[in-house]
Amino acid sequence: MNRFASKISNDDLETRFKEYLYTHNGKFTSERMAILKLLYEDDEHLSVDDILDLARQKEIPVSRATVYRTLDLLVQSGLAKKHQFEGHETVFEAALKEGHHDHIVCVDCNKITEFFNDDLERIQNDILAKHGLVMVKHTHQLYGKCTVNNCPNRTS
Amino acid sequence: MNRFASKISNDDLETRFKEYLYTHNGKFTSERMAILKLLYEDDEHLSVDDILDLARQKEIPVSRATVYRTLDLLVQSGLAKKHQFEGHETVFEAALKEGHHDHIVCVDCNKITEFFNDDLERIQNDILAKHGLVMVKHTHQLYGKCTVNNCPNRTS
DNA sequence: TTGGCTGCAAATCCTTTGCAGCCGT
DNA sequence: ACGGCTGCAAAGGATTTGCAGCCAA
Repeated sequence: MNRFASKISNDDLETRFKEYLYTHNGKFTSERMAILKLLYEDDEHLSVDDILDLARQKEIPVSRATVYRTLDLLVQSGLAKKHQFEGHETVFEAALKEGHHDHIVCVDCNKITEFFNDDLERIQNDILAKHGLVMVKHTHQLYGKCTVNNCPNRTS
Repeated sequence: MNRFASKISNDDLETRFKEYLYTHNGKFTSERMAILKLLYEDDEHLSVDDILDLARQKEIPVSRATVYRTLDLLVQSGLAKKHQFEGHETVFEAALKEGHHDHIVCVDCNKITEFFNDDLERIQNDILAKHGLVMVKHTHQLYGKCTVNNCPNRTS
């Protein structure tokens, strides 16, 4: 069993998004699809401003309000994830690119690294179960400091 | 070895705070101490408005700006922790009351519960070490949904 | 005395919203 | 054609900041 979902094509994305929109009384527009694509074309965590910049670069006209509104939709539909790392602006990430992961934030260089650990996931579920709940989601960030002068996150 | 620190007295608090202020060119004022005390008198997670309300109730005059400025100081000094749970306003918590813990947020009733797990802590350190970092801090929240109609968090 | 505090109000930053016209269905 | 979108600009909410007077050290 591979925890990584297979890479998703633009067609798949579009199909999924249309499905969601159809079942939620929403309309499929060029602006919405453009934002979704930008998110999946990029491997980074994008802020609202990043998305606006990218759109401008590609000469895709879209307003800030629409970016906000669309990102909300994408998060609700499960196509995007929203992260608020301390000391960072709010960022969004493609949700279907690969399997679940959490984040390490280097407090020296601010770089964000991803990690995944089976045991961690299992324990979290156990803890919630003991409290009579089932996991909806979790947020888990490790803030670390370099042990050497040249921050490994900076060069890795 | 007990993971819970012993309860801290107001005198201890004051001493610690003064130490921090002294080494950071800060002044010990009645407003600052009042806010620190409010935080440690209360077992809840307090928002800025909560603190302002409590101060008003006790007829301790303090402005919103000072509350913000003081909370920053307290967080920097390690006397307070700041939490931003999704769907909640930003809240602050006394840091020296008991040992480290993380939080469960019930998405049904919004109640916040605390948890601690040794394995979880150990694994997190291991993960960071593998990346060449040492833990500065971490944020870890589990968002759960009730498995029964009457939310156990609501009544517990 | 001096530099750091405080309160106040204004300023900022991020995000949301009302509205008029546009467009997917 | 209808109802949901979009852009714009204004509104909102949370937090920060400039400033004049105050106060701890």
